[in-house]
Amino acid sequence: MARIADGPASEERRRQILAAAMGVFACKGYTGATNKDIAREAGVTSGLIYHYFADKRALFEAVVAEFNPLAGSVTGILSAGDADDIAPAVLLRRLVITMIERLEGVEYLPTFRLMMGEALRDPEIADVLNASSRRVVTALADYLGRQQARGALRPLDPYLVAQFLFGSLTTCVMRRALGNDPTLMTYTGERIAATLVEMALGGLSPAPPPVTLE
Amino acid sequence: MARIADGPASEERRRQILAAAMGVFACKGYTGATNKDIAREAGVTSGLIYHYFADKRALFEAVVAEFNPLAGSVTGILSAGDADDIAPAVLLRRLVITMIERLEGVEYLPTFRLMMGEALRDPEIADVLNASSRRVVTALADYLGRQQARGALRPLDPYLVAQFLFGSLTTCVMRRALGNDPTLMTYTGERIAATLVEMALGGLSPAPPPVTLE
Amino acid sequence: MARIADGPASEERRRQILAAAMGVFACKGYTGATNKDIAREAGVTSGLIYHYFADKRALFEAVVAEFNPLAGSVTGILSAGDADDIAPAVLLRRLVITMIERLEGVEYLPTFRLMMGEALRDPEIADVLNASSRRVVTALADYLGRQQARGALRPLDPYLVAQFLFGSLTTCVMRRALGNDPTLMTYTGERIAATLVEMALGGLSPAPPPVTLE
Amino acid sequence: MARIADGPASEERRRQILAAAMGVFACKGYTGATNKDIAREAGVTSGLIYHYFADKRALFEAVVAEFNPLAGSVTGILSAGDADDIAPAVLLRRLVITMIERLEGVEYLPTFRLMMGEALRDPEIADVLNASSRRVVTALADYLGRQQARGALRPLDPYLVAQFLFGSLTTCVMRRALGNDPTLMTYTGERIAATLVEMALGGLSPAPPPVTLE
DNA sequence: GATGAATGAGTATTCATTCAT
DNA sequence: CATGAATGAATACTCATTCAT
Repeated sequence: MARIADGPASEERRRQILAAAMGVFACKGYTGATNKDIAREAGVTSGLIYHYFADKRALFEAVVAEFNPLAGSVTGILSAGDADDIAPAVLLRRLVITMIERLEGVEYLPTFRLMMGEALRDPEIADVLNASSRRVVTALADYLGRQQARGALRPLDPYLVAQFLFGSLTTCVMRRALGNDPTLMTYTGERIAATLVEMALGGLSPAPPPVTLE
Repeated sequence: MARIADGPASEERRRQILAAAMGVFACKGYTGATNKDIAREAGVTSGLIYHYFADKRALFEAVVAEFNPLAGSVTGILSAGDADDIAPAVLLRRLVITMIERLEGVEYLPTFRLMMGEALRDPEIADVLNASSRRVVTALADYLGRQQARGALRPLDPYLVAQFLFGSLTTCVMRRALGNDPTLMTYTGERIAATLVEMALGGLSPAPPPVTLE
Repeated sequence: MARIADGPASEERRRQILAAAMGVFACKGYTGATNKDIAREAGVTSGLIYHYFADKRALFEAVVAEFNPLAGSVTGILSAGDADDIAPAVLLRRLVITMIERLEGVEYLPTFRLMMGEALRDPEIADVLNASSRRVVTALADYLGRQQARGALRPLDPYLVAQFLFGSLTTCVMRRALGNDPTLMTYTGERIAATLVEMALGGLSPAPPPVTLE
Repeated sequence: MARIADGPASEERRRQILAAAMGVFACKGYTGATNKDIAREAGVTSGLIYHYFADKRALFEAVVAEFNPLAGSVTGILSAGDADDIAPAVLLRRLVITMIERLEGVEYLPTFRLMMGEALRDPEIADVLNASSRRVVTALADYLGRQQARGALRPLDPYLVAQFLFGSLTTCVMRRALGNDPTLMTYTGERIAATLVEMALGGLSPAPPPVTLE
């Protein structure tokens, strides 16, 4: 038998498989997911996968490429027309809250986790994920640089600072996601954002004593 | 035939296998490593592994339990008798540099990577790794709390701040380890440490203008 | 969509596929050649093959039936009007050289090899190839028989002798084609022909001593 | 479960698999034979094959290496102490009959056929088979050379002549094996041998007319 | 304790063939 | 005629695990 009857157009079929693959990979991991699982989930036969993707790896890479939770929102905030005119304290807070929401969103977290895991063992996946991180870090660094130029921030290396902010967040989210740090689970996203921004902007050092005029 | 001659004592044999396993797991990952690989590396036969470990997973968990790169050094610095009397700027810098050195050391990086990867898919591994992270974060938080108490630091939530510092570093190290961010590769460990400490202590906001007495 | 424009007539299309199949089969062998390969080579889709041939095997058999490198030339030489009047030494040499040239021609060798290989495992293919060999052997045997009748050759069983000549050559060519006998590679086709004809006609035994009249 | 109970020694097990493989390969060809077939025939599980052989190819090559029907007998006849003192007519006939018997022996023919088939598509197999042929051709050529030296044969290129004799026979046998040439099937091995030797020694040309003294 | 032969379930991948369009 | 999406059966190979010796 050829096709069931009234199959969807080719491109749609591809996306069907892709979506199923994303789900199964996220649940079972790359190695754990079998082609049969994915085919069943997509409602096709396992052979058909090879009509659209060269092999399991290629399918996975297509899933990775498809996935970019931060791209739109984060860079969107930073490249909005008026971004530079908003006070860093306000904009950074908005940014951090957005990132936490995205990363901890139920639709992204499992996939994010999956990809981190694969990136750690496959350089090609690492490249894709890294490129994604890099876009975010770079966009943030550019913003920081512009604010430094106008004197709104101290001139610390913007790329490193952006990397620190990004890292603070993602590690925090990952450790929450792994769900094993009871202390970390007690905080709300808002609270995390507030503290991070305050630390980042004001530093940990005590404010200089108020100047008292004699 | 049984053993070749007079093998080492039981406990020593166990450690032999453990050491071989750590190496092979680090190189090939958990799934990629076969029991035969490990046995060959350890100079024993694959059957013997089951004499000392229930199964492959148990062997891996024993490897994970064995491993703790930060524990000694980091908590050592923080719990040294005079730690609280050293200026935070000095002590934090020392701490950060130590962490970078440990994490990026050739003997830890592959294993660290391996465990991160496994933790992302196996909660039990995540627990072990998390406990390890937690010890570091908590030790740091305690230190920060004590410094705040004596007025040497601003009273921001010490646990979150500790988590941010830890996350800034580990993410930074991981992205360097994956070796795909050219920008990040241009920095030395010293430079990263200096910037992180300066940001953390002084914040990004410009210093208030020096008070000029009329 | 159906065809791109106005394809060639049906018969021509069939030959297109046949020609492509011959090339692909020769390169990759019967099992190694996929229908997709053949379709691509022919510039059609794999489905269309089944419009012209029942299945892969039928396609292959059509290729085999098409192929007959010796038929024309060899039987041509033997059945030429004046063949019987030419001295066997001359005619045989001409024949042998022609056969070597044909068999070793770049356009036949790979296909010849392919068919030999298939014939060895499929009796149906063997039949086709055998019929082809048989035509050559029989034509040669007939010629030998006629020469014997007129006293130009000794009365050895013509069919067996024809078979020996044919076998000497084909094995020799095959072993050269497989390219692994360095000694055999040093001979030219001419040399091989000369030696074969000389052996066949004069035999290996030393000539009887010249008759000396006292 | 481990082994059934009282398995044979390791080397014996290897030969068990080898023997089963030879049978199955001979029946079904290389591609047609599945590992499961072979395992079943050998009375082991398919996994065990990989304990003894790297893969299917390696198993096949081991079968090929094992197999050498002509080696012992043919070279034995030619290198016997008194071989050079026996009249060529006698020795060649003995040789040819032996070869036919071996090649057409029910235990060799299917395997021989199999290997010819594989050699035609795999150069590595061709090498092995060719080396085997070469040993026979060379041994024969050496013998012919020695007979020429002592004046018992005409000085035709011995290697080519040996190749012709070898080729005459193998092609003849193959065509008989393929079983499709009714004419060829009517001859006995003896008859074939007699004709080949007579042609080879005496040639096809008519004997010079008996010398009639005045 | 130690060996390594033996197991067998499990998986990615291929490809001839079909058929709705 | 022609397409190419869809099928699904078939197969080589892997490897954690067991256990008789």
